[in-house]
Amino acid sequence: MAQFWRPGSERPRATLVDDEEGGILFVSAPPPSSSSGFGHSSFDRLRQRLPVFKYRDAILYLVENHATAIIVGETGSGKTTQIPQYLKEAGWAEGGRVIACTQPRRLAVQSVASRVAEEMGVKIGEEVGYTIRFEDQTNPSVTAIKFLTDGVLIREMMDDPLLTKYSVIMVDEAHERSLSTDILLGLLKKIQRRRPELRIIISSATIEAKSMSNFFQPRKKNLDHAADVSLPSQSPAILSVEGKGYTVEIHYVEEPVPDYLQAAVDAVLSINDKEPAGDILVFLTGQDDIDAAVKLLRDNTQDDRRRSSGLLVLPLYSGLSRVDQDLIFAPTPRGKRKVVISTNIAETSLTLEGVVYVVDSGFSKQRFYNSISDIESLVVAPISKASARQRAGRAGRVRPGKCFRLYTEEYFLKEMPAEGIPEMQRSNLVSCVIQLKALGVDNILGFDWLASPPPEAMVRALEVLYSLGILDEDAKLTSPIGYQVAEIPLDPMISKMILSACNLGCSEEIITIAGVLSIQSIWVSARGAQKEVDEVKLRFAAAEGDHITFLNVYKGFIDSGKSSQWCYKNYINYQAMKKVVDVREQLSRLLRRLGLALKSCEKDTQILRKAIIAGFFANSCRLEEYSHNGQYKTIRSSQEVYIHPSSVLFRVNPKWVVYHSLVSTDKHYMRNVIAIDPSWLIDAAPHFYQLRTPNFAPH
DNA sequence: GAGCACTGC
Repeated sequence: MAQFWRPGSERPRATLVDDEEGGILFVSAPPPSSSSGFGHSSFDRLRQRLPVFKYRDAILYLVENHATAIIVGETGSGKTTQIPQYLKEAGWAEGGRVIACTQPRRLAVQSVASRVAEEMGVKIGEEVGYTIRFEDQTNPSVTAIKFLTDGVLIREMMDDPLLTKYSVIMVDEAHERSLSTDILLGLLKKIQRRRPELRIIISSATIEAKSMSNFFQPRKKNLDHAADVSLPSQSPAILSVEGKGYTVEIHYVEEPVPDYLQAAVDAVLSINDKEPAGDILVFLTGQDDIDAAVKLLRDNTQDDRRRSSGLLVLPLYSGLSRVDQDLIFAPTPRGKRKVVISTNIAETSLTLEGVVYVVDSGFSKQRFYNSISDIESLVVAPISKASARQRAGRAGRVRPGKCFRLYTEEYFLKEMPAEGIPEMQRSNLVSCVIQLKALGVDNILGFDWLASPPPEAMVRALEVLYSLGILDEDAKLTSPIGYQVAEIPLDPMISKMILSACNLGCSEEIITIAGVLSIQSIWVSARGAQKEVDEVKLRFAAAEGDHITFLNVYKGFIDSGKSSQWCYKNYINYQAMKKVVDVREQLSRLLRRLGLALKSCEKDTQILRKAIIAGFFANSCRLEEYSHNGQYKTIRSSQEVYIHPSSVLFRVNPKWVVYHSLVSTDKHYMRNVIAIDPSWLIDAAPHFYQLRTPNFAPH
């Protein structure tokens, strides 16, 4: 089981980049090379060791003189926490103006906000505050620096389209190219034309800042027009700054590996044999791979006590219960070496301290959307260079580390794509389209995209919104339905379902269902105890299907006094149920604001199913006449589909069903299914079925 | 009788 590792030549260090367009007289020295390393310095130590004043002056110079500044900084370069403070010191938050800083994730917003508040010696929620969904820690009269998720900032634009209260908007982690980040950047570019005094800072971890810069470069004729010297330069400035992460030595395999799972296991054993103490983080693709690798490593520990008895092997993925996830953060016992086998969750969302070795399989699961079949699927695909660097960086947080890549250096250099495909180009776009419409962007196809989504996906999204009655023939939001749907922060099909329920008189129940549908799963992932889970599920099962079953679970949870013990006994995810309660509260507040009544239909499940159909009529399926294996065909496109085994209607196989979503693995499985009467489809959407399926003949 | 990378409003 010999491993032939070859240290690579890559130096993942950023360097100073001058603006090729000219115009920047900037020569600030970045922090000293990190090989001298000073891990998690306190702010004071940082201030002592880094030429902070130069960094600060450079940032302020750029922000004074350029409408847009792009800051490329490695982990620990202080861009996230320092820049907002520099701006405040320089007076950008005076006169009631606010500095906004966005992050893609809620947890990051909270932790960055509290770090900055601590450094400034102020209480969170006053001068420094944050806003995320379900939680607003700001005080409008005193908050000067506000951290928020980019999704929340887009929502704020619905009340204040030009974001007038902000003087500077800093968009962090822009290299991740999430759906919201891309939408936000497109909208900010529009705002900037109306508000030349607004400053935008885009912060990114990768050097590929050129495309961002080109995006914010005004067209030639606008450039001539804006020759006014009192205005900042319209040409974006780029600044690159080094971080304080430790060097990570990169090793590659000599030959491509036939089986990355086995190769990862071998790599862990080899590190354990040859390398000094330090925890190991392994990146694999999903739950299956991870459970298999954990088992292989634990078996090995039993077979060969001498060799790997010091290994503490732990899986990590989002489906684990909170208790199991927290095991990862417990300190490693003396004499043990922790090995965490993880999905991409450890690449950005969770940070493990104490990791010195990273094993990178070179793959991850990625979502792709096929606009022709309207199906999203998860596919194991090669990661990008940017991801590979991010993964390697996880080994250099406490001291110099090593990253073992299970692919060749030649592959890395010549074949691996520099960046991943932006989410915008591999997603269903209904939510995105309706958000832009609500913000007055009428010509969606002509919108100034950072990366244009495929036109077919766009057309498909417009079709879906039209069929739901959210857009009219001119692709304008309908009143009141379209505007109301845009106000509800959920998938438009769910929002339409809620609005119909308000008319049908079952909104109390439907917002519970909406809450459950908008989270991943209310059941815990317990493969070892599958039989028990199924038995418990039967106690809640409703003949009408999964959505009604959710109501029974929710009732049980409320009757138990929202007890975590009750959840544990019933194999229900307590965190998920708490989130359902949060979503439900948000929705009931929103409906009241929209002047819509909350009303219960008591036990009338027919009314409930009609409300569901009002949103999901496009997802209707009919059981194949002579099917012995539960095969259905979708009415819209005759796609072959099956009821997912986790559904309460699995093997019940009612003749007509409507599903919430499809999951595509070896087959297309319908998740969350209800039994319906086909005549309800015609009542709910006569236009849709006449138009799209002329042969449709219910009986 | 089988599966769920990860966010977010």
